[in-house]
Amino acid sequence: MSDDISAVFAALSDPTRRRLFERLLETPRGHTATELADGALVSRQAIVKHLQLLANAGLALASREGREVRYRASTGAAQHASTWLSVRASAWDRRLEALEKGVRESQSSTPSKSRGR
Amino acid sequence: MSDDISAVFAALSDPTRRRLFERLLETPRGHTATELADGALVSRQAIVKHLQLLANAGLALASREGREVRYRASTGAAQHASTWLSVRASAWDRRLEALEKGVRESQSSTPSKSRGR
DNA sequence: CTTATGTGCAATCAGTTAGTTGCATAATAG
DNA sequence: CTATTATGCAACTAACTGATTGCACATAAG
Repeated sequence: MSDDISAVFAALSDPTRRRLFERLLETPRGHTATELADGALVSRQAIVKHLQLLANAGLALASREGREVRYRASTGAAQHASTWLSVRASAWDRRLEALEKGVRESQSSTPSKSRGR
Repeated sequence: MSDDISAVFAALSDPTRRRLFERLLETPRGHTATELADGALVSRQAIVKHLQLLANAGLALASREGREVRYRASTGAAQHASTWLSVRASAWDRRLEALEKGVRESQSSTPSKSRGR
């Protein structure tokens, strides 16, 4: 799918899902939905849906072991999203710096009309 | 607001909103909703809502200038989200490395009982 | 003043989403 | 084989979301 960054952000926009993702990050071995549902506030079925959504977004991997299904974290998608964000944030910051520099220059050479509002 | 990272991820999970955010990043001067709505596929009102949502998530800032309202990008929230992601991704990667190291050690020094149960 | 333009507010609507419950199926333990 | 336990599937509901439209209000331009 071309636009899977949407899925990553959508997956992480839900606190329950973020919490699940963080729990998966704790153990390389992973967890089953039943395990995760144990002390949780929502039903196992809800957890399963969340895990599937995480897997779909590339934030988790499911693998069957006997009659269990273990979900493990997967960080490629997270790295990707992180980069997406930081690239843009830096671009903006560079742009602001360039602007400030320009303002400073025009202040020393062309002190005519300012009005940067 | 304690949990505004939800808002950031939610804001960026929509392609239209991501597009708007990127347009804001292009110009320090910012844009008005009417401007942004010009060549867009959706109505001005839809754009306004998106911009307000971005502003609410801390990804944009609105400021009134006469009868116009200009929206500019703001990257603090994006940086924050980016860090949230990369911190967790690295934690996971460190954990995997430690695991691999452990496996290697137990293979060479203690080939008896492994079983991390 | 009168007109044009940019914004704000509210109602409405279809589609999505988080969550539930009930039941069926598939491995495993006794 | 039988009982248990872990999943899977489906229907259903309430709330949220992205988008629309119509109209009111405010400010700038003629």
